[in-house]
Amino acid sequence: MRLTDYPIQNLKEEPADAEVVSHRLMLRAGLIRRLAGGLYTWLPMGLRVLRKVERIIREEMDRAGALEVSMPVAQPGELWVESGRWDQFGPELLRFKDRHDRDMVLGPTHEEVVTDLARRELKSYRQLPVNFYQVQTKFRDEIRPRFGVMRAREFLMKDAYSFHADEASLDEGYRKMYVAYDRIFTRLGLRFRAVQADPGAIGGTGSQEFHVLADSGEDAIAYSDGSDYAANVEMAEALAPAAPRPAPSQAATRVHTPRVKTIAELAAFLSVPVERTVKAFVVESHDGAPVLLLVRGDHEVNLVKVGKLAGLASPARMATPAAIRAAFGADPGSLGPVGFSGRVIADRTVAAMADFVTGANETDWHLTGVNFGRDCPEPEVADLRNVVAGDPSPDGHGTLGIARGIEVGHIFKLGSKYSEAMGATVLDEQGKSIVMRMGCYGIGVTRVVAAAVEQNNDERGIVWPEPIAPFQVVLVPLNWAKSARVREAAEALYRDLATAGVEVLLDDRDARPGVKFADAELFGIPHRVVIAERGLDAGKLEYRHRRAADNEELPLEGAVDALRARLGVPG
RNA sequence: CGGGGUGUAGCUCAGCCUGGUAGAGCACUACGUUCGGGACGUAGGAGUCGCAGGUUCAAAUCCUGUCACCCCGACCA
Repeated sequence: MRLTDYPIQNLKEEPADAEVVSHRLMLRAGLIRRLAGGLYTWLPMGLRVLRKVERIIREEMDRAGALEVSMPVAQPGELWVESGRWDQFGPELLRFKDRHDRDMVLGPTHEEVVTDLARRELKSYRQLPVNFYQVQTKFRDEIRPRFGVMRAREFLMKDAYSFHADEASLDEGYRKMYVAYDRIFTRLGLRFRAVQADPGAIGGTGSQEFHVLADSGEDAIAYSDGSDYAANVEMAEALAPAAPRPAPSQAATRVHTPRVKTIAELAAFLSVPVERTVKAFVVESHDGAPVLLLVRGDHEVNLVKVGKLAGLASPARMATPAAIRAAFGADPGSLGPVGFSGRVIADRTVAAMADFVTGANETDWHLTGVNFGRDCPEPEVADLRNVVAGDPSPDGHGTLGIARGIEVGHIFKLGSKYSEAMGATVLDEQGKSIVMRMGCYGIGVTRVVAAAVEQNNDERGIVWPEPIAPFQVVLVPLNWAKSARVREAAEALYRDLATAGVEVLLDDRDARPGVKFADAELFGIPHRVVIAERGLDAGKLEYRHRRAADNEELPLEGAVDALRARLGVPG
């Protein structure tokens, strides 16, 4: 492509309302434009990237034996009533009525449609297993679409659904998808990690997320340095400390702590390490009664874990300040287990603490030297907290580190949730009707593009991984307008590279060198060739990889072959 | 949904408090100079000041309503 044929302007100035680097760079480089909140147009340069991602995904899905289909975006509401999700799904599900006043939805996902397809088409165990996939537009009416195409309302998703006669076949289908995903993200040139995940509301028996590693990622991932254990922090188990609880050595003492708000302030005020403090949270049980949760001052409560505890509201609900005052007679900030008669659950770490500091259940007062079994009853013990770096790995091998990631893929064993509700059955060898097992497997295709930028950029712009760069090579002729020699050399190289099947972008604008260099770097094209009179005199071109700091000389003679040899070589 | 903020040229913003001819930089058009890291000069095109009411001789500016967008929202328990 010639840049003079490309009408899209890139932006020198930062768009005012773009928060994250990928959004800013995608706008600046002219990959996307916003239509309305969470709705984006993909411009030619951006679409080239998107199509490359799609192609790699399709190739690997096909290789794994999945069958591509295309299901409608608009779906009848009655299918959602049948699966039970008409009521379960919140306002994220965009609903509307057609001209006959029938309920319709814009599909946020396609379990209902594909299960309907399966129950009509699949009648025998001999047709199984099968995996249907599509690359298709999804609509989710997010409360707060953010970060450009990272969390848009309309987005492109690869979704796949497998159907099986039994659990063993589901396991096998799931494993195949794991392998396919591993290949996909490897081929995309991204640094990623597969992690154990919370199956959450979708239910089922197993689930793993694929995260692109980036410091700006919204999710935290715990991984072991001594094994291949990796899990979303929501899921990673915090083991009980190895050392037993020490014997009490201090008497419980009331301390006035006025204007002390944070745990850090409390520790400083009392001159104790934060590891000696215990903070208290109040959640609601099934019947709305307050339940006191205790975690160490420097730890964070994990509400996903809390929501799974027996007897507690699920998902977890924090008690209101009014309810807290009624139950404890103190404001949040001065709560503790001493004198509280309700249910108390301590984190495993807290259960092994002695002589700790905690709230006195009187506003602006704390207690020091508190011990379980002496000052208050022994609490229930559970894993309540997020793991932190340095915790032992739950599989017993190594210690955990924490990384940040962007979730770009998720694979689930669904089991029979949808097939049961919608009556998707086949006949087995005995001619008996059995409910099919299902798996589902998603990749956020548009999000992959944003995540790739988020992971690969520098102060000058995007640094595309080679497999998904919009162009492989950019030609930067200097003094294009005046120098016939430069034009001829650039045109020849452009033609020869294109003939050789290289995706090449020619900057044939009458622009100053600085402008061309800056744009080439903003666009993030991996390989750059400068054509200038200076070098032509010596029969040379200048080559530079986007990740490299310095130029290399490239003989004009045989330049096409020399360049082709470099394509695909990581920088 | 609650709280905060912003809507003025394609983009980034000033002007609003204190009402009186709608501005700057970038981008765009033409011409000239310039040409290896986001040039410069001259001339130009481009905005119903989000929208609707109201106050006023006069509204981008004050008032009311409305829409859109952005940010924050229970780790201080």
